[in-house]
Formats: sequence, C-alpha cells, structure tokens
Amino acid sequence: MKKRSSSSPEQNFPGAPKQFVVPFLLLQLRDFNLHGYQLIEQLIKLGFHSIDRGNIYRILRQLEKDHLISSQWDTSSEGPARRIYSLTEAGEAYLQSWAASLELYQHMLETFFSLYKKMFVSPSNENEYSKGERS
Amino acid sequence: MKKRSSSSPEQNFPGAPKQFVVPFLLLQLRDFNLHGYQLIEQLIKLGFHSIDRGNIYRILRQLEKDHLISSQWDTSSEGPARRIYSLTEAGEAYLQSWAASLELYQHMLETFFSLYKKMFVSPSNENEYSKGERS
DNA sequence: ACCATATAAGTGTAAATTACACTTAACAGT
DNA sequence: ACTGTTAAGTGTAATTTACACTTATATGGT
Repeated sequence: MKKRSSSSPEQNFPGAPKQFVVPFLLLQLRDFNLHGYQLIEQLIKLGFHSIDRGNIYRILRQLEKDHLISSQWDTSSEGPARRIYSLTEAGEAYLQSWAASLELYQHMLETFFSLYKKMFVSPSNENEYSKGERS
Repeated sequence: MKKRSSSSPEQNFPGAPKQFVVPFLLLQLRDFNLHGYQLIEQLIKLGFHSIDRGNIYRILRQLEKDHLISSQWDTSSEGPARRIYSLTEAGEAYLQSWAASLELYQHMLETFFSLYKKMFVSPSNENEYSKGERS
C-alpha cells in the first residue's frame, strides 16, 4: 500500500527501461560468454546505476526462453555455481534489430536537444513565438 | 487472457516509454500553449509512431496533478472544447532535470554504438577476444 | 565455532506503466 | 440520418518495475 515516486518531480531518472537493458546485455554476450553477476557489474559500469539485480536475472531467463541466449552451469571455479550465458544466432539477429531501434531513439534525442537549446529565438519578433495559440 | 508481443523477437521497438514522452511534452509546452490533440500530433511528427493517445491524455492529467502543467478549457473555437495546457515554473524546472537525464541516455547510446561497431577487432590476436570466459 | 562480507542466482509481490479496445461529444459535409 | 474529423477521455488485462527478501558457497577475521 506504499506509494512510489511515480512521475513526481522530486526524483528523476528511474532505472533505465528494459528496452535499454536488453540490447546492452546482448551486446556484451556477443563478445564474451558471461554469467548474470558479471553482466550486471558491466551494466553498472556502463551507467546503469539503480538497476534491479533480481529483475536482470528474470530478463535473462526470459531471453533464454525466447532462444535468444543459452546457458550452462559452471561449477568448475570456486564460489557458488554460475550460469554462463552465450548469444544464439537468433539473439545476434535480435541485437541487430535492437541496434536499429536504438538509432531511432538516438535521432529523437538529437531532435530533443536541438529544440531544447533553442532557448531564446529571435527577440525581435517575439510575438510570433510568445506563448499563445498556434494557428 | 490474450497474449501480447512481450520481448519476443518478431517485433521490436514498442511505444517509447513515458521517460521519453514526458520531456517532449514539456518541451513543446515551453514554447507554445497547446491542447492534447495537438501535442499528440507533434509527438507523432517527432517520431513517436505507435503511441497510445488515451495514455497521453492520462499522462497530461497526471502532470497537471503534479502541478508541472496547468490547463484551461477553450470553447472559443469550433468543434469540441479543448483543454489548453501551459507549462508551470515547476514544470520548467522539471524539464531541465529531464534534459540532464536524457543526456545520460544519450551517452549510453553513444557507448552502445561505439561497442557495437567494434565488430571485427584485430584478427591477428583473435584468441584474446574469442568467446570464452574473461578473467 | 561464529560472524561478517562477497559472490551468485534467484523469488514474491505491490505499484506503475503499457497496449488495446471502447466511449462521449461537437461540428461539418452529403 | 449517416459518415468523417476533431477532441478528450475511460476500462482493464498484460507487462514491467521497484523494493524486499531468500538460498547457497566460499573467504577472512575474532
């Protein structure tokens, strides 16, 4: 029954959405076979502070169900057993399609900042842009 | 009881998350006082295809509850009444904090693509990078 | 022996968000 | 009267996220 932050202004930049996390996970697995704990560490290094580790494990299990990654237990090294993930061929294709999507996000962000930085446009005819209805 | 696309690879790039939509809404209202329908049209022009119009109206009502935007009915023009939104001072501050957050997203995307494009690194010592465990 | 810490992989679940379908209302044109 | 466009919603199942908690192996300190 507790209330969470929602969209209220006090705090911002919640955990990056799955749409960001998934392509990063796949990208890392393209170059190395890694286990969840390592993947999470890498994500944090890449800027994903405040990610929920539990949910990352869930995302990995889901990606495996979708046959985009595969796993096998590694009991060879010391410490608790690790589930080593690797990217499947389907996963590589999926990563490619994600890259295309992220390019769209990138263009949107560029658009945002190009508009955002137009703070003080042409003060001479301000009436054209001043607050009011547009035709 | 119907199943939705989930994270399965067949289709990608779902509607951009609220985290993207909100700053764009606020940015538009910084320069013009607009009503929901216009804001939605602008979003679509900016690349937000497949947004849910109903949810945008809900987001606007929520932003108003949070005192980030304010509205008033406009019955002057023909057609159905419009709810004209304008950005509050708190909303401007919120937009600024969102801009900072979006910069972080931008850096992440840059990182993604710089890693992603490193497709075929130094084939001479491929064994260093070939699939296998990292130390 | 006992405790704390680090590593590793989870589970439980309330709250928030998203997707998809549907509704209401004003006005314009045929 | 019916169709189309503009405008602003509501209902709600499915999905995602946030926060709390659990299990287990091994190491180092007291």
